[in-house]
This record gives sequence, structure tokens and C-alpha cells, in this order.
Amino acid sequence: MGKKEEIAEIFYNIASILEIQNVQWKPAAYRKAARSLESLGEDIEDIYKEKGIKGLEEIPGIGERLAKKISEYIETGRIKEWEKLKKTLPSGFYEILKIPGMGVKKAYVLYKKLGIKNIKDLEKAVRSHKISKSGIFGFKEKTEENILQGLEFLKKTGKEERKLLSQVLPLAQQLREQILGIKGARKADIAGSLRRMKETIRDVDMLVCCEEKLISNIARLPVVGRVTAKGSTRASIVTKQGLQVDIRVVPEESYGSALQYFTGSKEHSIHLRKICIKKGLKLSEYGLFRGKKRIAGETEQEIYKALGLQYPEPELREDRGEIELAMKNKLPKILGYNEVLGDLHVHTNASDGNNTLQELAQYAKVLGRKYLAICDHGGEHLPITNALSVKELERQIKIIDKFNSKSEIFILKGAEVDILANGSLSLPDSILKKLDIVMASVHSGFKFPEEKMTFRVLKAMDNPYISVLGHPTGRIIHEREPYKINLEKIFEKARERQIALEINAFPNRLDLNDTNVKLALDHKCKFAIGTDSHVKEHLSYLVYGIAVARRGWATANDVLNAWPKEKLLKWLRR
DNA sequence: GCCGTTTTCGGCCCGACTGTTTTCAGTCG
Repeated sequence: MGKKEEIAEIFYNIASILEIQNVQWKPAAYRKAARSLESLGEDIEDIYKEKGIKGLEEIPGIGERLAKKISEYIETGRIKEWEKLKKTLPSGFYEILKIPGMGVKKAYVLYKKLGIKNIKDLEKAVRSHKISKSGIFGFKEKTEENILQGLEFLKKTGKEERKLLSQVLPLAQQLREQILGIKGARKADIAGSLRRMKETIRDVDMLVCCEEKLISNIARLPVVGRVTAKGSTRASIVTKQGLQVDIRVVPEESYGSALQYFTGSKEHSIHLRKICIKKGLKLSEYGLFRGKKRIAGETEQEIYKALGLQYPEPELREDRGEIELAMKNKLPKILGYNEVLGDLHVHTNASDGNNTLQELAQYAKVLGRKYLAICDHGGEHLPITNALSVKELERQIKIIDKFNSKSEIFILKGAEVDILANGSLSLPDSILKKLDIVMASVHSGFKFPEEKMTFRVLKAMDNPYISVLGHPTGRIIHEREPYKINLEKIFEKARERQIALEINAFPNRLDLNDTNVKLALDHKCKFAIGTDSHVKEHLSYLVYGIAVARRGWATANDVLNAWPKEKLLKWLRR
């Protein structure tokens, strides 16, 4: 858990205590601040280090008071007010709140009436039916049963991390197809964070337009493992693969407003609703209303239009300034999923890949790619298996030239060279200058202190033959934190030296990530999307890199591989 | 406690489902 998650957890807990104390509004403010911290792209300590308290106050939902508390935590490792507040409740209390269905109110009643202080107490009380027998107002057998289910769920999934976008998207698309296959189902769409293509997903929101009675048929589909709730317009299911899906049945006339609402993000929707209130309108999942009259709702487009806003693509809806720009009709035209023509990071079996150049090229052609950059690892004595020596790379260059002379798909001659500890590269300039594209990446010394790491990468970027900085932060989702590096300095250098930043599309890398892409765009950097394929099937991961670019507000002009081959080669050969 | 093209004071998103007290509070998204 990083610093910002730690602070967010404290804020959530403070919100719980204030709610018990019946304090008005503050709990919501603390929760909003906590959510805001969790979704923060940058490192909270970096922000504080660079811009101080003022920088913290720029974070949405953080004002003067909370900024102070955050700085106190960063400086001293604790928040005095929290240390005082937390003594009012047993330390295990906050764990109980993580059980689905258990909120502050219920947990507090159980603590006060039955002395339940932690999850262990709770489980014991439930199993011995102490709660239902106690006669406490509002707690009977069904409540007990639900707590037990919640406990089981927490035990099973509590440690389970959010799933990768790539694991969820195909399953959700498959479920959507099955729903559309039910007789009488007119429309079905993925909403929620999955529609916004977030890098990780907790659960899926699915919208369906059909007769309400058909919800039972959906609950009986073969992919469905368990039904956890079912009403006339909503059902919650868990698929056999363990994916949580919330399904909502929506009438035709409010399909667009429902899609808008359930796509979120929550912050985007709340911001939108506030604008509505100012205009004397009301927006809900049932439509946009003036008084009782529905003035829009069938499509998302007509809702945004009625509010005087440009239509924002789902990937933009994070309340990161898109609403303000949409008001002024100044939203960027973000990169389209069909606009990327090639893949700029592919490995063959010459280094650590599994497929031959020919197999990769053929599969890329099937996927509609126009060009492909082969960037096998290069250099001797590397911590990377099978890196190519200068001789082997020279041989590969000849093979590619021969291949290109009689192939429809164009192969760029490239290499992924290693940035060594001192900032030098794993291959000499004499071979680099013979390549079309040189990607430089860090593959060792991930624990370097920030200054050493930044210096090392900056030094490597002074090499005249480097065209792309590979996976610039080194993070691997669920496995490895990004290494400490001053990205602002890297971005400045990248613009100065005209080096593109990779958006590595491999599903557990996605590096740069969305917020860093947006930051780099402020520095006017260019990007190269690459799948980092090691097997030909990986070539289809391109979509996840495009999603990151879109979420980072990049346009086709900002992304090298959205350019035609000639323009790309000209840029690379400057 | 945050926030500002009506406000530095006075607002703060909206609705479904659940269990239970059969009218509504709690929880969730």
C-alpha cells in the first residue's frame, strides 16, 4: 500500500467515526477526498515535495484542512486528530466495515449492544445465532445469513486484487453476446469502468433493454455461476469465472441516460448533476428533466447536447477537466481505436520471443497492421535471456531487408537496448545507427534512489540514436511498483531530444499509464504504442495501449504509430 | 470539510434493493 492509499484509508475511517457522531456533510467530504487520493495518478509525496501544501490543495476534494492533515502524515507518519479519534472505537471495528452489506450504522449497533469488536467476534456471534436471538431492532435471521455470506465473500475475495482489463473485457463481451441472444433482448451494453477502459476492473456493469421479466432468463445463462440479488430492474450475478456483474434493465426512452449514468465515473456524473441543478434541470438514470418533462434520455449524445456540452468519449470521463473543456467545445479529438496502423514493440524467437519474424508478420497482417517494429533485446551479458549480440543483430537486419523486399507488411529494424547502471547502452552506436528504431529501457537496478535513476535515464537519452524510451516507469501491475524517477525531467528531455515515450500495451504493464500520458502531453511529448509481444497472440494487446492513450487525452497526431509509414520513417530518421 | 459563471456563506447527486419496524433506514453504486 502506497502513501496515498494509507491516507485514503485514514480518511475513510475518519468519515465512519464522524458518521457515528452524526456529524453532517463531513463524512461525505472525507470520503470524496479519500476516493480522490486513490485515483490520483501522481505520487502524493512527489506533489508535496514539489509544490507543498498548495499542490495538495489542487487535488479535487482536498482543501486547506485536509491538505494540512496530508502534509502532517507525510512529515510525521501520523495524523494527530486521527490518533485521538480512533481511540473512540476498537481497532478491529474498521475491518468489519469491509464486509459487503455492513455499514457504519449496523456495525456500531452490534458493537454497542453485543460488544462485537472485530471480525472474529462477529463471525462467532453469527454462527451461534447470538445476533438474531438478541432481539436487537432490525437484526433477524436473514441479516445474520447475509453477514455470513459477506464474511465468506470477504475471505475469498478480500485479498484478491482488481482484475486486469484484459482479463475482464473478453468475458464481458461474451456475456453481452449471450444476453443479446435471448429472445426479446433489444440492446445490451457494457458500462462502468470497463467502458471507460480503466487498467484494472473490480466488477462489470451491464445495461440491457428488454422486458423486465427477461431478467430471470439472464440470471439463468450458462456463464452465470451465482445470483446474489435480483429485482425487477436489477440483478447481481457472479460468473463461473468469478467475475461480479451488475445487470440493469432499462426502458428504451431512458437508455442513454442510464448508459451515461452507469458509465460514470462517479466524479464525472456528480459534476454533471451539479451543472444540471444550476440550470434548473435534474439528471438521473431515467433522463434529463425540466420539472416533470423529460427533455433528453434516449441517447447519451442528446443529454450532453441538451446541457450545452460536447460529447466526451467514455475514456475521458474522470472529471479531470473534460467537463470544463466540453463546455467550451474544446475537447481533444482523441486517438481512435482504428487509427493505429502498426505495432512498435515486438520480440521474435531470435531473443526471448516464441515466434519467428515470418509468423509474427503474418499474424500482424491478419490483424490489419501495416507495419511492425522488431525490437529484440540487444547486448551481451544482460540480465535478459537471449539478448542479441552485434553480429546477430546485423544478421537480423539483413533478414529483414530481404523480407521487406517481397512483403506487404513492412518491418522496421529495431532493438530494445538496455540502459545500464551508469546510463550507457548495451549496444554500441555503430550498430544502433543501422536501425530504424531504437528503444532504450531499464531492466535492472529498479531500486536505485530517484536521483541516480533519473540521472541514468537522462544520460541514456542523450544518445543520438535513441528514438523511444521503453516502459518509462517499469511498473508491473500487482507485481512491481514504478521505480523512483523524476518524470517531469524525463518528459522535458524527451521533448528536447525528440524521443517518443512508450505506451507499453502489455496488459500488466500499461506503462506509461493514463495520467502520466496526460502529464507528458502537457510537456508536448510524442508516444509510441507497443505490445511488447513475445508470442504472436500478444499482438492483439494493442487495444489496451490505445485505451491508455485515449484515457491520457492523446490524439492521432501525438502517437507515432498512428502515422503512415512514410511519415513515421521520416520522423525516425531525422 | 469542500467549493464557487447566481454564493467566501450556504449549499452539498439520485435512486434501487433489502430486510424488516409494512414505512423506512441502511447500504450500495
